Amino acid sequence: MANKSEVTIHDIAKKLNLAASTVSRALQDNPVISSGTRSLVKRIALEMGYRPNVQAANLRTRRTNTIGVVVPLINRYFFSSVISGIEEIAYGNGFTVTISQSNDNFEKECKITQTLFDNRVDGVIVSIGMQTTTFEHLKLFSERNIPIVFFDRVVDEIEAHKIVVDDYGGGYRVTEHLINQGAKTIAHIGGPLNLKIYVNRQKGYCDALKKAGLEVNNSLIINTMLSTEEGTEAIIKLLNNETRPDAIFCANDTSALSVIVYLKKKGIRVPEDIAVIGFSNEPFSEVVSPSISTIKQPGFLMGQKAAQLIIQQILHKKEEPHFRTIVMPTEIIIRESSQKKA
Amino acid sequence: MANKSEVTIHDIAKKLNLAASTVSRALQDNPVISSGTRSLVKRIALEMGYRPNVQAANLRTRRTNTIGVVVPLINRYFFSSVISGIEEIAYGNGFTVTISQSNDNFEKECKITQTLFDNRVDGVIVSIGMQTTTFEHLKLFSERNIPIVFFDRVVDEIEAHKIVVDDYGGGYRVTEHLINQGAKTIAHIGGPLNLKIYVNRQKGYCDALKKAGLEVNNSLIINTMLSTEEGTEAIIKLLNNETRPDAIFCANDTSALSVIVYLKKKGIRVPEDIAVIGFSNEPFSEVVSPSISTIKQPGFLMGQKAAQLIIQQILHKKEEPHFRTIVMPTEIIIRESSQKKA
DNA sequence: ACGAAAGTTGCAATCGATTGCAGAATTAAA
DNA sequence: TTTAATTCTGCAATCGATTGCAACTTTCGT
Repeated sequence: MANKSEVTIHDIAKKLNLAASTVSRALQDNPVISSGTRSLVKRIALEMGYRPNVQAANLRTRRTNTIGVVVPLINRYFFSSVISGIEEIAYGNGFTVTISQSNDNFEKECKITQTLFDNRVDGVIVSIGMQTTTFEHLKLFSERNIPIVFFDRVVDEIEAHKIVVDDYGGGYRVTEHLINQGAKTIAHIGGPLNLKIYVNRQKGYCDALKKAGLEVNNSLIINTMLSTEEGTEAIIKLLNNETRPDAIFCANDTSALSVIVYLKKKGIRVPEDIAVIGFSNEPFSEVVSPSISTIKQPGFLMGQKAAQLIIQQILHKKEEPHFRTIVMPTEIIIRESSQKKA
Repeated sequence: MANKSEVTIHDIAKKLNLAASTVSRALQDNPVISSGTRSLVKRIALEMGYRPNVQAANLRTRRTNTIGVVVPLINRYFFSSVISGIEEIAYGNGFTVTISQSNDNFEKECKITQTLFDNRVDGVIVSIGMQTTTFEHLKLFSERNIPIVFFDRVVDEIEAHKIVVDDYGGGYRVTEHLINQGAKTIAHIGGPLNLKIYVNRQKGYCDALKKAGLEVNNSLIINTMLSTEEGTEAIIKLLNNETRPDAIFCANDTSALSVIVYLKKKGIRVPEDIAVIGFSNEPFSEVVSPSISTIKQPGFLMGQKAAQLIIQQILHKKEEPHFRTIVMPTEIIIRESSQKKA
């Protein structure tokens, strides 16, 4: 209607013969303003369709009440769960959340963080991309005293709160489980080793093998980007390997699925001939056939925790925090794809 | 390092004995500034670690170069595809994207749109929630002359560009396909009828039945929120129905999956006893067993289109656009769950 | 009734960048 | 050499809200 595209506190002030400062304080329910004018101002503001310009307020207060979130992909169940957790806590505390995805692309990650900084977010929650090996773009935040919280794909080189899952334990228990199922030759399709999470999953795998007196055979370990395509390539390689595996631990569910699809196509039975286990508990893992055994990560909780930590730091910037690394427990979910024994 | 948390154009100006205005223009590559000072300013800006405060610039220019996106859920494949499409175009045109999810919750949707407005986004791309039946919170934008583009779950009551898929055609072809497979009693698990997309899918279903000389039996139509739980409830009701269906058209893949899971558990064969078909082509539909026939929607393309339309409106605000409703084609994907005939 | 205290409101600077207009400096034209 | 045209730079207002401080009004104790 009114194409008066902006109603400002000055407009309200003029209408009521008050000063803009009074209007501002009234709208904030500042008790220094008499309750009479306070409610009057609020009523008129509503009538006039006033909406605060947060950009202006932000500029003055040097706060944006915005948390930036950087994730590799939003359509991974794990990440969207984390985002939901973040959003819940953030909204509850009056913060807004800006989400961006890097698509595991380093340049996009740099651009995104740059943009978040230029928009003066109060803090960032980050899970880095697979290509990311340098961290200058993130140091920008620590240098400017803007809190960062890392989750899942954390970076060792920067001091900050970090929230990870027990990847080592997950890898260990998964492998142990396969051994218990009678597997003797267990392969591993791992992720890129610049990411700690994949290093840890792999270490868990190796240690479980050693513990059981099985040797670690490097020809049975293939590191990939864990996509559908690379999962297929990996299983082809493994099938042609000198010693053929009777079980495979895949570092995520996507690659596990592609392995299973390929094996089925080739008439190789899962889990009888080759058992397969994944990591992350994507929703499809439960419904495919055979259903995929996997490790469940508490994404929603991690998001909540991350949001709490970042908000706490934003609100108490003065105090130098001592940074913690929180390790969240994982849960092994045993389904059809890994049960050789009935 | 330098905890000088802000370097402003004034700092640069002081250092170079220039005016802030000159620095500002130099940084924008304004040709009115001599190329010598331009490059000098830019070099020093870099050295000093200057980063523009976009909030300040936005306040002055009354532009934010930000597009707000409101979707029900970001972890639905369709929606995250749309978001990717939006992001691609937006980034390419120098726009930032703020994504928020309403969780199909009306109040959250209101709060989100309010926040987007308060942040003065230049435009919004919206797909409304299942509970949404009033639209005051969206009229805010049209009243203030901020462009909106709706996609998928559009609202008739507001004039704007709209991007939808051919839901009617999808519902029609899906039903026709089931008829061709020899189904005689086709049920429909539909969505909430306040959303046009579900009305249209249902209308397509009804018309296809009539066209084939089959009667529309209301006891075979159940409208739900299409969740896993409600899908299961619906199939239970249908199995107890006087006339039992031999095929079911579910208005999304989630409910189709829950139906299939339930039928399998009860020993009812899919598709032989009851054929099932979904809508949306979620990634799991391809990999479950039986794989689910469905309708594929061009999410990524829709996102790109939506972003193009909104940017175009933002850049040419003066001209009153004549609003279009773009109907994107769908594709029927026939998999195992619906093929009664070999 | 008078001064102090408490309660209200306004003035004006500020946040950081942008931009119309004017003024200074340089160059070209006469 | 003088004037006009061109180039370059600076002044100061502006965007909309916030906030320290001053000023004004009312209330209250004595």
